Amino acid sequence: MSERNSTVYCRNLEESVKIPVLTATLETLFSQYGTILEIIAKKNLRARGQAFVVFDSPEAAERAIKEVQGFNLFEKPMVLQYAKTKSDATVQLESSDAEFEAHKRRRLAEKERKQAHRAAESQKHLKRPAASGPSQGLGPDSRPAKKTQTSAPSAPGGLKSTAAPAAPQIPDEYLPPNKILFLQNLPDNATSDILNGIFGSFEGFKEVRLVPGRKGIAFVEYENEAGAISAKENTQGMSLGPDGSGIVKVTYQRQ
DNA sequence: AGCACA
Repeated sequence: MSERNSTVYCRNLEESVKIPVLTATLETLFSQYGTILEIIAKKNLRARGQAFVVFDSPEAAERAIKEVQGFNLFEKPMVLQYAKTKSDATVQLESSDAEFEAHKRRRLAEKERKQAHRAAESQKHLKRPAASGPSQGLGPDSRPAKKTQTSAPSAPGGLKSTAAPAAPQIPDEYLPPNKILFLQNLPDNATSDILNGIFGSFEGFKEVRLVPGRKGIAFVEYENEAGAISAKENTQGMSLGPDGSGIVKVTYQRQ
């Protein structure tokens, strides 16, 4: 059972209804139970048939759930619950700007973690493991490709390949957390002293390792994953160069 | 079933 929350999570919504129509309908339906801050509904595969109705108070959400539960909307009975987590709009309403920013950072980090998890899961199903060379390979900034391929492509030159096609490598951004961070795009002035100063203040710090002969990259190891996660969250996109230059890319080490 | 917020 989810906890009381100002946001009502709606599911079992008719998926063929266009998003603007759906949100407008939910708005009229739910506005009798309190002030609505916003309604979030999306149409992608994972999110369709669901919506988040953000009220200005948990009491309003509670009334809405009680009264509207099972209501037939577009011929389908709605299933209502409290949302699992607070909506951004709720935190923005109830907390300071700083807390709001922190909330978003945490939420985005968590979102990234889930994406990484999904990416790793779908990798597993393509049983051939990705070739893991010594290089970290600067991955593209795109999402990992969905595997929509149903038939194996024939090998060129009429050669019958017995091997499955190589699984696409997960982009850096989606690598699952581990205790070692991989830093890229370090400016030349980022000496090991500076890096120790920055990364050394997070829980469980062990060491920074520069790579001889490789400019711009380094590894930072922590005692455990939690330390690495918190360091990453707090240093992601940090600028180490003069006036905002040298935006450091922080990802988990490819394992 | 599915928990998002470009």
